[in-house]
Amino acid sequence: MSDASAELGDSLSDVRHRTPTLADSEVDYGLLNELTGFSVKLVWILGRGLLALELGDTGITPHRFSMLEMIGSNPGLQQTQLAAALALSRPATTLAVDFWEERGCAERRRIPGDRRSFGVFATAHGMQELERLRALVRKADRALTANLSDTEARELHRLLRKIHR
Amino acid sequence: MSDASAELGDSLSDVRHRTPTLADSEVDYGLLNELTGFSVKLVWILGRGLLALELGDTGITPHRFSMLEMIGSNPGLQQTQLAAALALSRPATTLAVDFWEERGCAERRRIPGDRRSFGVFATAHGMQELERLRALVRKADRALTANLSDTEARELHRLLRKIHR
DNA sequence: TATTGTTATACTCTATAACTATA
DNA sequence: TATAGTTATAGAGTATAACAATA
Repeated sequence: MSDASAELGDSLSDVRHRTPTLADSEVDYGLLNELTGFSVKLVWILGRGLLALELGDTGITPHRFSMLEMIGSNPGLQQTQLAAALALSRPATTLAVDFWEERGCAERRRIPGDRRSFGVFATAHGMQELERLRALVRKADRALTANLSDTEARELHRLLRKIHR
Repeated sequence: MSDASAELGDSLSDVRHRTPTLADSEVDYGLLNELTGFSVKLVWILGRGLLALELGDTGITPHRFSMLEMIGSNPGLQQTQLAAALALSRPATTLAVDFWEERGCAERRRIPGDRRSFGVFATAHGMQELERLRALVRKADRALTANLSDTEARELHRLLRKIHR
């Protein structure tokens, strides 16, 4: 196990154990073994676990982090735009914005000229919190590719982006 | 759009549209743009969508397919072992086996010598159904990597496996 | 009549705990 | 007392539909 993941200690082993490994198992995964999509799923589960480990039991989920990151990186976006960017329904977006507003990290501001909608902004405290979380998220992301060389990790990211962009 | 995905017609565009593309969007994804884990998530969503498209509105989910594949590839496995292999709780496993048993694709057989547990087997009909589904699943998996060359697709799979195995 | 956002509601998925039957 | 499986229940997350305010 490499440095980045070793930092996480035993908990990482726990996460890795909870993921079907396909390797040293006595069962035959059949076609699943040959599917890129199945590997994507396993890596996604692993990544989510590693990130959850970093974020701890704070109520801050990977998904909620994404919301704060979008708010921080796009000051004044309307909720409808946030919903579209994160492929969420508007009710789900309302709840996610509520979460950060309740914690003093985001605020809704009236948009002059259209009293139906709000712009969503990060507060100063929200930006601090975002910086703190970014460090954790980067760490979890490095742990995810800890088995790979730097070149391999970059190539992986390139190939994934080629699929989804 | 390449051949494999073009076969899926408009529905694929729908799936791709429901995925945040990161590319031709006016919003700034900030750190998310740099995270392998975020790309993994997007590709996972895309793959699940492509597969759901192939499986149609039959109640057969990617997850349930995995269960039938495991049953078909490992005749006689106990439910506890199925649960471990797919990282499921035992109640969730019970329901998934129920699903296939109700459709005549799987059956529980008493294990001589331990009347607490069952071996789970695919029926002849279940194996037929599995073959039919495998073709659909392969097709969806090819569509997922349709933007990649064969070499790139193989490299992607290799790198993903290096992470999770 | 359409749009933004919220609230109400329901559905899916999953897990934990309690229960039955074996061992 | 422990284990395999099932049932009961609850929680998280999501979506659709209905609603209020505004355009």
